Amino acid sequence: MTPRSSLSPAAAKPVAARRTRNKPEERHREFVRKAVELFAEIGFEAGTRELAQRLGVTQPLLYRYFPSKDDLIAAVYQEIYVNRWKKEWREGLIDDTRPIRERIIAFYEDYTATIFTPEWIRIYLFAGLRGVDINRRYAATVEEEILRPITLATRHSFGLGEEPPTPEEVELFWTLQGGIFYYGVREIVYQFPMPVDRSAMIRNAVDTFLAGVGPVLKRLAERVEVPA
Amino acid sequence: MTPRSSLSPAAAKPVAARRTRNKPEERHREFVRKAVELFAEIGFEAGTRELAQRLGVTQPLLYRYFPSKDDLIAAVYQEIYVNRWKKEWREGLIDDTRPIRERIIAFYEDYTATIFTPEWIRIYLFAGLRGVDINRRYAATVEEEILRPITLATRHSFGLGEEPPTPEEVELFWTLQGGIFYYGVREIVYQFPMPVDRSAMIRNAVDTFLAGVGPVLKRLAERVEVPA
DNA sequence: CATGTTATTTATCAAGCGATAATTAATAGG
DNA sequence: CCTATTAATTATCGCTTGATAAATAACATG
Repeated sequence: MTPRSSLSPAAAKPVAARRTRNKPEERHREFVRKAVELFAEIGFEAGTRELAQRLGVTQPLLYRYFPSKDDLIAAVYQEIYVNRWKKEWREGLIDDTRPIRERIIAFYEDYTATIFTPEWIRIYLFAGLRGVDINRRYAATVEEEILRPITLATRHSFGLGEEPPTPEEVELFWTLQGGIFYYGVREIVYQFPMPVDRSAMIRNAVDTFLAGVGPVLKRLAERVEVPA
Repeated sequence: MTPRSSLSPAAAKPVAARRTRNKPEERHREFVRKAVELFAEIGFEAGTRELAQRLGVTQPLLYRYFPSKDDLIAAVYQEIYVNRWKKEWREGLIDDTRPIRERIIAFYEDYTATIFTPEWIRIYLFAGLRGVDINRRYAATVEEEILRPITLATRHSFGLGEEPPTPEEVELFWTLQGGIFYYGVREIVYQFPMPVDRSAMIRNAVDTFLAGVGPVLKRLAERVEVPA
C-alpha cells in the first residue's frame, strides 16, 4: 500500500530530538499501559496527541502499532477486563472446606483490591457509557463465575437444597455486589470522604447480608407471596 | 458590544427555510430538555450542531440562550440534580407513624421511579466521570437527607438509642443504597436482562437488610471488635 | 563496513469542534 | 402601515481531531 515514489534527496531541513529505538513488543505494552492511564483520567475521547506526548513519542507512531484508535481502545479493554480477572476467585468461593462467611469476605477483599483503582473503575464506567456490549458481557461473567457460586454455597450453608439458583436468589447477591462496588465508585470516582475503611465496610456488609438472607432465601424457595 | 458597521445592502443570496419565532422562555426550556436527552445518549462531548439539528434550529442560535456550552451543561445539571429532587422523600422517611419497613420500601419505590431513567442515570454517571464536584455534593445530600434519617429511624425501631449515627452505621445504609442503585445501572446502562422486577428486588433487598442489620448495629453500638 | 529493514519523525489533510459577527425576517407597538 | 426590536439565519474563524504519506535515521545482518 504505502507508495514510496520520488526519493528526492533535497528536502531536509528540520533536525529532530531522535529517540532510541525500542523493541516492538515492549512498545506495544508501554502504549497500552499509558493508554489505560490516560483514558481512565480523561475518557476515551482523550486525544492521540496527548497520549503520544505522555509517551514521549510522536502521534503518528501510534498508528504503526494500532491501526486505529478503536483498536487501541480494544487493547485497553483486554487489559482491564481480561488480564485482571483471576480464576482463583471462583475456586475460593466453591471451596466448601471453609465457612461461607470467610469465603465471601476473602473474595471481596481480593476483588476490591483488584478493581478499586482509578484505572479499573473509571474505565469500567466509561466503557459502560460508551457502548453496552462489553459491560453486559462482563456482568454476565460476574454472574456466572461469582454470584451463582456464592448463591449456591450460601443456600447450601443454610441447608436449603442444591438446585440451580433462581433469578430472584441471584438478584439478592447482585445487591450485595452492587453495594460493595458502589463504595468504590464513591471513594474513587466521586472522591467522597470515606471514614470507614474498606475491610470494615466489607465485614459489616457481608455480616448484615448473611444474617438476613436466610429468611428471604427460604421465602423464595417456598414461593411465598410477599406483601407490598 | 456587537458592532454593527457597514450596512451594505448588496450581499444577499441564499433563501432560507425560516422557522416561526418562539417565546424565549419556552425555547430555553425546550433547549434544556433536548440537551438532557442528547447528553444522556452521547455524553457531554456531544456537539452543539447535533443538538441544534435535533431541535430543528441552527447551531449559533444556541448561543443566544446559553453564553457557552458549559452554561448549557450547568442548566442540564440543574434539571437533573435539583429539579427532580423531592422533599417528600425525607419527610416520608422520618414519619414514625408507619413501620420502618414500609417507609423504606415506599421511599425506594419512589426514588427509583425518579432516577431509573436513561436520562437521570447516564447523566449522573457522565457527570461523575467528568468532574468530581457535582456528584460529591449530590452524595452529601443523599447522605444528609436520606441515609442519616433512615439510619436513625432504623436504629430507633430496634430500640438502640437516639444518638447521631456513626459513620459505620451510615456506611451500612450506603451499601443498601448502592445495591439498589446498581440494579438501575445494570438495567439501564448495561441493558442487562433483568428477570426480577424492580419492586420484588426492592422488597427482597430491604427485607434481607432489615432482617440482618440488627445484630450489626448492636455490635457497632457496643464497639465490639470483629474477627477478620 | 556496506546494505537492507524498519522504527520513528516531519508534514499535511479533511472533518469536526465551540464560538463570533453580520445579515435577514418575524413580530409587537405606535 | 410604518418602524423598532429581536429571534433566527448565513458565513466564517481558529483550533483540534484521527489518520495518511513521505522522509529520515537507528539498528541487524552480511
